[in-house]
Amino acid sequence: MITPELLEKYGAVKKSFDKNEIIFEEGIFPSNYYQILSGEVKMSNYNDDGREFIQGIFYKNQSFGEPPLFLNQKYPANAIAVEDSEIFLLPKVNFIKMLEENPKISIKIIENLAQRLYYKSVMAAEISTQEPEHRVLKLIDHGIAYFNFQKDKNGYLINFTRQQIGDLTGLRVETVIRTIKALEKKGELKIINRKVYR
Amino acid sequence: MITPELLEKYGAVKKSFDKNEIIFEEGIFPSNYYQILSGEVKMSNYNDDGREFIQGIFYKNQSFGEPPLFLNQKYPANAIAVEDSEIFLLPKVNFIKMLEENPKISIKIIENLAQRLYYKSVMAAEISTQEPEHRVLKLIDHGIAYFNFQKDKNGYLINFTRQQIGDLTGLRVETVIRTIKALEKKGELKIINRKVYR
DNA sequence: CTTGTTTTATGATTTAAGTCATAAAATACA
DNA sequence: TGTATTTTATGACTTAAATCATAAAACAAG
Repeated sequence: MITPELLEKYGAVKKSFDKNEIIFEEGIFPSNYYQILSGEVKMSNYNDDGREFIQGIFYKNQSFGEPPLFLNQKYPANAIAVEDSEIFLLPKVNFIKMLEENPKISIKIIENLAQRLYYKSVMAAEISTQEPEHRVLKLIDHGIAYFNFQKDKNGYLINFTRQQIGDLTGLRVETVIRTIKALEKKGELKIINRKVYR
Repeated sequence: MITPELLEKYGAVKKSFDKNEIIFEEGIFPSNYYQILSGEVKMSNYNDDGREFIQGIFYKNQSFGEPPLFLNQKYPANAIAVEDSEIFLLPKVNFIKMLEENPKISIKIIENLAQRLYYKSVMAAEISTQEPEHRVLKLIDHGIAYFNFQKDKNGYLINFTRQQIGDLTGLRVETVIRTIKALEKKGELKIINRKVYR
């Protein structure tokens, strides 16, 4: 997260996106650095028959879409507002200038990329070798540490829909629903009027 | 890739690893920066029943295992020498000092992490939504761009075993063998005495 | 408040990839 | 050079998750 003051000093502008509005699309070349001021954004892919895979979900103060910006490559996925969102856009040249003039920002960027790489490593191994219950629990436990799940008397509220869990783990909704029920039966999590707690 | 001179200036030491020797293990805390001088290294996970998932394969001049080093987190996977290898080890404190004193290195690190994140994004979407033929072709095409595949009169030689392709794509050997045959039949690749070309 | 949409839910059925068994060819190695 | 191990290969069979169908509950929007 880069402070709004610094972003604005280098010419970042605020832009509003409606719920479900596309922020950028797979296949286009990046021209901005994006950082969320408010709202929620997902990055995802759609395969040929419309099946979605969610690469990640991002919240307030988080940035997204940097890798292709640094590599001059096309975006490998779409960015879509999950809620009405306000986002800082900083043009690439200004962003690079900011990095050059503020070496400490580089360290922040590195830590951020490292964190995302870590998540992807863990989930990649899960998705390709583990069974549904393991995958879902791993996602949830990661979410408790890194997404903004709130804790109350029932435990952490997992505020993902079953569909989202499926799209993040490579499972179908029905499988997620059945898996969550099985995990409840085993005492790994609680379902209180359809909401999932851990 | 950081030049050997700079690495040595900050106290990096060369270490030899035999084929199949473990360089570091999942679950331990990082204490070094690793960069390959010669040889080949894989990072991989093993699930409960011994099934392997290869996170990535690294060659001469490439570094690996940085994310947990920056995050002070445990390694999420094992690093193993695929061939006899010589590797530079630079202790963490020296590495951090080197970064602070050489801001341009940060940019290189960022680009490297960005590249790996890009690969993981692409493969994650493949593994969770695409069928075997699509997955295998994507891996191969990525490999042509980023692994050291050599081109000859038959095309690019894909110097991965069927098992490795399986462990990189989350498929079983038999499935990979059948998939490669199907792809050959469709003219997507060639098999010349058991070697795969594209 | 009513209506339309999304989310959760469950049962029956299908299927693609995994598993198991077995073996030949190639390669490593001692 | 001979033996052991790894890699590629194929057929038969099993199975876990996907698919399909259908619906109730919850939520959102006008």
